[in-house]
Amino acid sequence: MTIADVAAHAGVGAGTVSRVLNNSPRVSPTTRARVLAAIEALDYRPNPLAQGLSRGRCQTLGVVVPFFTHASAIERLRGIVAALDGSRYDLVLFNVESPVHRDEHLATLTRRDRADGLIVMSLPPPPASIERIVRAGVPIVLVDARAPGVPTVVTDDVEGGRLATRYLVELGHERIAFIGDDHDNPLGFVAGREREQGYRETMAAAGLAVPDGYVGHAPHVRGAAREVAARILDRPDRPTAVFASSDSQALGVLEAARAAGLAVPEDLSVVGFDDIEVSGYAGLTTVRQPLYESGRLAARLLLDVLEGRAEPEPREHRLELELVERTTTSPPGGRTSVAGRGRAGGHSVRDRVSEER
Amino acid sequence: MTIADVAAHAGVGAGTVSRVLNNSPRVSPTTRARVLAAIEALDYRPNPLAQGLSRGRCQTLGVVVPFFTHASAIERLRGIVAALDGSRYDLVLFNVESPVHRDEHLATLTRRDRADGLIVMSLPPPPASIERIVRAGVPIVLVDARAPGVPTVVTDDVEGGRLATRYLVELGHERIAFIGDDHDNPLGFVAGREREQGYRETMAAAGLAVPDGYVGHAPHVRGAAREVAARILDRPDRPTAVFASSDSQALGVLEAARAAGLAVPEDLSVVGFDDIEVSGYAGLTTVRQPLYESGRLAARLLLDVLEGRAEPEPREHRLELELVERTTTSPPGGRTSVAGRGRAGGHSVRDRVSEER
DNA sequence: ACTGTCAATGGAACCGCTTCCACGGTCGCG
DNA sequence: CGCGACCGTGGAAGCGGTTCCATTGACAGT
Repeated sequence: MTIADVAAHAGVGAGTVSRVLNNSPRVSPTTRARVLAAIEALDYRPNPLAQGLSRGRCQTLGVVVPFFTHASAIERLRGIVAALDGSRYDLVLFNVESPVHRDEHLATLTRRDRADGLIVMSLPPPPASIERIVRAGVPIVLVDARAPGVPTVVTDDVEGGRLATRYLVELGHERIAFIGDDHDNPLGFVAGREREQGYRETMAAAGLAVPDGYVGHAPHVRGAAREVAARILDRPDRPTAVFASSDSQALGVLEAARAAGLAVPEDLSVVGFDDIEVSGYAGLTTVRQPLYESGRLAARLLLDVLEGRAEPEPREHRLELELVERTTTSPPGGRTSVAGRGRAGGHSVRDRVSEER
Repeated sequence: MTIADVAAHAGVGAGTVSRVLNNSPRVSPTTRARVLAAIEALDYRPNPLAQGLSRGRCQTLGVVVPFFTHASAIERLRGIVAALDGSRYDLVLFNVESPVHRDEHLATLTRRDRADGLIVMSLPPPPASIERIVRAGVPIVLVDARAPGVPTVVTDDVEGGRLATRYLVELGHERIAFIGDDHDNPLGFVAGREREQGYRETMAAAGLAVPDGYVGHAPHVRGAAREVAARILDRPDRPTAVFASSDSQALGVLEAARAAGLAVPEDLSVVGFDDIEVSGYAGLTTVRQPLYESGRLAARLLLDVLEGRAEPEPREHRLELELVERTTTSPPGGRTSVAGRGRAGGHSVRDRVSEER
């Protein structure tokens, strides 16, 4: 079933069939009808490979995502899928687990023949890669990562760290610990570090001490965070609150608290970051970042460029953070009065049940 | 950067470069070295579109997944990604939200030029589609769906329904309700119906009545299940246990119970199905199906065929179900003795914390 | 020394589509 | 009525690979 078959069946040339397929105006209505009939009769579909080769693009969007296993990545991907739905672009997934992996994928994606556009998540690509991709004319959008000269969709992670910490401070906590990502993670994620910076700034501004050992680092998984948290909770000057730089880690803290026989929030308040799906069930107070929305926006930006509705603009699109207050936080010692709650509520939002997924 | 450039640079013909690229033995070591040097020097990478067109395949695996938004689909996708990692196949995602959607995608996937192999999830494809795909020589594996003549990866959903119901019966429950999917869902999922069948069989075998209205149907989302559950819990002959045909729905039941002021498990036991990630946090007793593993197995089967390690065999690969006992179940009226627990434990597994994701 | 064989290689044909170019036929206009 | 413009169309070239086929040269056998 090739274009030649259709042409023969319709008694026209191959070029004409192609013009019909591509909605060229340079075809008479009569001919167009004949060709369409032939297409219908033969159940013909153009070969996307041949189209791609000939046109120099492939109707495909590449999504480079580190740790496809992370809940936040999934949430973003959902947004991307939603945005792509109805467009004529396919979605190709590139999972990245190591720097080698990353460089390999980015290298193959340097040209228009693998993907017409790129969304890179959480991963600051090496400047050299960026430069090659941009020079090759492949539009790219970074999500949750920054690089000069390319459009990005980000949140202000430092501010997020401040938001969470300030909330705990206003609740009356003074001994506030932090658990975050390792600083020297091989793929160069910076969100954890920035959230930590916000924490440190706020603590300093409030005149609160951050003793040695109040800041723990662990890989971005629950189990590791639990162990680090267990150590912190075992200190003589046990904190009354912990801010974890991701919800996964916060859940690890909750487990550690349970294991240590601590009541949450009476003995220990816990704040997370991200607001992944689980957090609602766990009743976790957290800094919500619009994960789904970030994916959707990135995909839209890319589609706008690909479909000629916009120029690529190296803008930073900043999405807002929002503190969601649930049941893992209270003033130290537990909720004492309704008034206490109102006070801290100034910057926050009560949980609205997220519905229908 | 084309093969001709490399050929010129190495002082050989294009055919020779191609042979080097494809590890043909028909190249002298000297020439091979020169070509490799040229490839290195020019940082040449073959155009996958051209390769695909020429070879008639495209190094791509298509995954057709209904409701990418469902937790169970994600879990399976994780398994697929893991299995594909290291292979030279890219993963293209086709999200399906409606029958039209489905037929459209399946139609374009009928040929080797879009995907070399297909994994279809939870979706019984129309027999005509299957036939066309098979005839076109595109290997296909169904996950969580059956069709004659193609390999499938499934679980025994009827047995799963029995497992959950029997567990409740053995705990001493007599008024057991069921909440499942709508029977006439447009995409033709059957798992919900089969689980219901297992439920009904077991109830009948135990001589227990299933009053009208004890069986509720709702779309596969939490909110809908909550409402249906609320109605059931409002009955004068309120059940002491509910078996929900998915964890998402079970979580809806838990919400309804909370809203009705019922204590779980004292006033109401709840069992789900799937064991998605959230369930561990929610403490939900559930029938675990190996979601991740099912994706991985499907991808492996496909790769084995594509890489010539196996013949396509229309076998049904059945994965085992397992009851995971957590904290949403107890004998009616609440846990009364340790002995009571041991009795029901025969078919089940205590929760092992699922770690490190 | 001559010939048959075979390994190494260059080059053409082909994969199926898009697009450019050229050509015939209308049509409008002077 | 004649000429140029332009529309509709067929066909060829090209996209960048793979693969087949033919050619060349080395080598072995007689």
